[in-house]
Amino acid sequence: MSSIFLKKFQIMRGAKQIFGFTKALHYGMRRVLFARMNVGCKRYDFREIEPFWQKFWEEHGTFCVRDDNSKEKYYALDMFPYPSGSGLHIGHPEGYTASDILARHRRANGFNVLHPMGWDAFGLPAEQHAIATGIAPAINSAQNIEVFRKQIKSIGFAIDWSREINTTDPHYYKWTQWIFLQLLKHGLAYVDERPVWWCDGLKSVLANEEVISGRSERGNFPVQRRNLRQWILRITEYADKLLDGLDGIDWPDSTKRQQIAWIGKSNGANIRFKVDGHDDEIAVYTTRPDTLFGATYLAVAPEHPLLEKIVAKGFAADVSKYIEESKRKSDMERTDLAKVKTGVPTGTCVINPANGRRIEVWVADYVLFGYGSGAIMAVPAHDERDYEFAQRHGIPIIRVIDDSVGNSILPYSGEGTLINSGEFNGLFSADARTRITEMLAKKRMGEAAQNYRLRDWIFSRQRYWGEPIPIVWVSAADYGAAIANEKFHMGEFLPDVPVCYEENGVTQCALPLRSEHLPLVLPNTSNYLPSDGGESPLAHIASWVNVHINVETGEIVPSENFNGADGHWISGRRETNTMPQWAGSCWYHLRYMSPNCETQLVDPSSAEYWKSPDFYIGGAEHAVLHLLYARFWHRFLFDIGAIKTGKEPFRKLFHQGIILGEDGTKMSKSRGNVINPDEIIARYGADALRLYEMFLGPLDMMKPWNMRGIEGVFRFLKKVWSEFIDGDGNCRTFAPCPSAECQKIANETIKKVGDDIEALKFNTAISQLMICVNTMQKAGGFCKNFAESFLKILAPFAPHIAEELWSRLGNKSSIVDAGWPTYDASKVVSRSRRIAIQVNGKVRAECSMDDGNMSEDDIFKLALENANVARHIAEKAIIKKIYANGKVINFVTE
RNA sequence: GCUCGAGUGGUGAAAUUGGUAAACACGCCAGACUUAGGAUCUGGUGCCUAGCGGCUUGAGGGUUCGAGUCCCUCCCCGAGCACCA
Repeated sequence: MSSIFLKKFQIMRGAKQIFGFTKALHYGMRRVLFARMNVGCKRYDFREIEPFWQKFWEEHGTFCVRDDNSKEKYYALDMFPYPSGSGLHIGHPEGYTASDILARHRRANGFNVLHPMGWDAFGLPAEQHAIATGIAPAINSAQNIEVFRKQIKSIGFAIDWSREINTTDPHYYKWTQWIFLQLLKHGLAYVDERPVWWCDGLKSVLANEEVISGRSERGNFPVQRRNLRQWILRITEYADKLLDGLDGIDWPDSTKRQQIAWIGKSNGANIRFKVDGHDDEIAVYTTRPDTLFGATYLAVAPEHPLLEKIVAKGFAADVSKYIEESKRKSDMERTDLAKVKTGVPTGTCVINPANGRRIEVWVADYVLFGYGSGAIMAVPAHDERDYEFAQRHGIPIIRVIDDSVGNSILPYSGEGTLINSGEFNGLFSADARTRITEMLAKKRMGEAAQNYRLRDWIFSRQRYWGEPIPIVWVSAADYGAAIANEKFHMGEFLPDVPVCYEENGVTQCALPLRSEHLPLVLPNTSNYLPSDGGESPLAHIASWVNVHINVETGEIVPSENFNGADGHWISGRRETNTMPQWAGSCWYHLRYMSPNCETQLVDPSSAEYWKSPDFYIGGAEHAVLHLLYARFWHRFLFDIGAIKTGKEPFRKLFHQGIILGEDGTKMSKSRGNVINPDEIIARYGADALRLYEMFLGPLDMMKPWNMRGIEGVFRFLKKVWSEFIDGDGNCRTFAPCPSAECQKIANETIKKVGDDIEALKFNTAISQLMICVNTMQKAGGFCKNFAESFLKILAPFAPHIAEELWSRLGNKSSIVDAGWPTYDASKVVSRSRRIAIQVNGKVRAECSMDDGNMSEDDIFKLALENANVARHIAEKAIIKKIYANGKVINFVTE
């Protein structure tokens, strides 16, 4: 290090100390004497600028928003994060920045903007962490939230932090529990002991949706079937409403398609086949009643309840062996498409109601018990699976549909003209479906029917870290006596039909808590492991589980403290299952509107004002589950009148694309390609991070991170800085008189940036900002009028630098309240236009035409004067001349 | 297997939806300034060709005066569904 350098370095350090001192002085005296208006740094020192303005916004409540009927509202919602222990991921700010740009743009355009943030903090990882470390999930979760909040705040979003919500806060989950009780009251919640996915690795039950090809979605552990009592929500009741609601909403097509596929509505018929020699009938569901005459066997799932009863004597052994084998198979084995289709005959026949023909009943595990009636009519000629099975087992194949081109290859699963179908011969498939269904209805052997792939939602989890389900189980005898009591006080959420289950020969009935019992707070424990029976860790807490209830007063006391004995008191056990993580995220969009309302889940006047989010952004991984469940609850709340403003919660939805690592693969710790937002902010600042994430490419595309790319936007910010601030740290003075060229680029930029923001094309908006600065720089700097306008349109993208420069220009209030500049459309059009001249479709020259005053002939004449054009036309005759308005002319020769 | 979405320079990507392909940025090359800088500024940069010129949007066809954009057939990548009768 040279001595001169050393000296400078020392001086700089000294200056910094003095500055630090004066800074402290400023802070100390702010309230009394004056507020420091801006950072005032010489160079683009984002490390000073960004915290300063973040503090400014916080202290001035810049983004706190109130219901204000004098202004139009705009509600921008992010999918709230699960605050994981690894901190904010670089993907989080992508969506948040997008919604923030929209929020700030709308605000500048006079909207009253709500842009909130919160935490989806219940969930498995905190519980796993607790099992591993013994640290309570509540503590761990609070710490993670602390980190997330700090990280998100460091990016400078226009978030109203006074509305922050947390799904694990009893004030919040009080209403999650309340919604559950409403579902119960309206007959949409029930319990059932049924096979569910049990994951030994997670020690928990998983929903169908959380199991991916035989393994848990989270953790990738193997799963198996197990019978457990579960709470189940009747989402199937809403299948049609959920389907219909997709019509009017602005969502990505792929997401709508996924939901439609998930609901999986099909039209067809239920057909009953009489069992030969029995009184029983086997019902099947088919979408192709037109192929009924081609049914050559009937196949039932191994779980089918009639199987045991109808199997013929000599076949019973093979059938029960087959049933045992399929029980042992994992679902993965059973649903493996590559495997051969197995099955055994039952020796029993059924009668085809169409033609009276006897066809054999088989048991085959390619028939799923969970769909339709667990039995199918098999038409090998017109179904690939049945064809494969029939070929393998030597079952006859009868063709009943001719396709239009006379193709004879089977199986043919398309439509066509009926043959071998008696009176229905000659009909086309669609007609035949109607007619055959009518015929069956007349014979009372079937009727038209719809089916759905959607199953009811298994809503309980055998976990600690979730919302407690506010139910007490009491014996049927106590329940019956209690509701017969004239003074019965527990009826607030009582369903018309009691929810019951059998346990050790005793019927238990669900007694819902009352509103005043909510929130039912999650009790503390130190044992987070489930019981051996697969019950939740809550089952260990006897003092919490066992209660006595006074059915006349609603008073509930722990049984260990109960010493009375009069007849109004009954004993019960609290439900120990908790709700799944989806519960809290089903309605949070409503809570932000009035986060502190104690008396209702959302204050009606706030709900009336904010209605529903105008923009909702989050990952495509939630295309089905969260977005379907949230729609279900929202619809339900609408139906019971709890909310009055719209059936659909999210009218405009967008999915941001995943940001990949620099190597083009998904970021992961194991690959070592994780980018930490904190490090980016430390090195380039939050504005550069925001700008870069938006500049990377189209918002909805998957795109790789590139460390060098961020240098580019950082350079841009420095360039902007030096256009406003000279080498001494003083604000430049701007020339008042702009050239036509400057006016053009200024107006173009205002127009394009505004348009691109609304179209979510942030990458091209930023590119326009860059073009604009480059042009201004070459023209000798910003002109006076446009300098301020430029900062206003930069502000949504890079709010900190925009505030600092805005203040340095002498403005006294935040740029957030400075509005959005207007543009002069007439200035955007340039006086002379350049037109491409093509010969036979290839560009050969370019000419410029002044104004719009030239006639077509003049333009052609001008074009032909061009030497290169003339050369390419040569002696050939021009057979056609094309003039595309103001863009291109084309001479066609031959 | 089915259903979508995509494929454009060395790289991330633009392209007013049928009208001058490659804007903007990265990288690279050359230069200026610089006794220092996590610098900055200027010019160049699709490919082939010494040049004239020719060729270029995964491949091949087609429609059109004109195709990255529309149609057909493939190839490859990504996502979702996956025996749903």
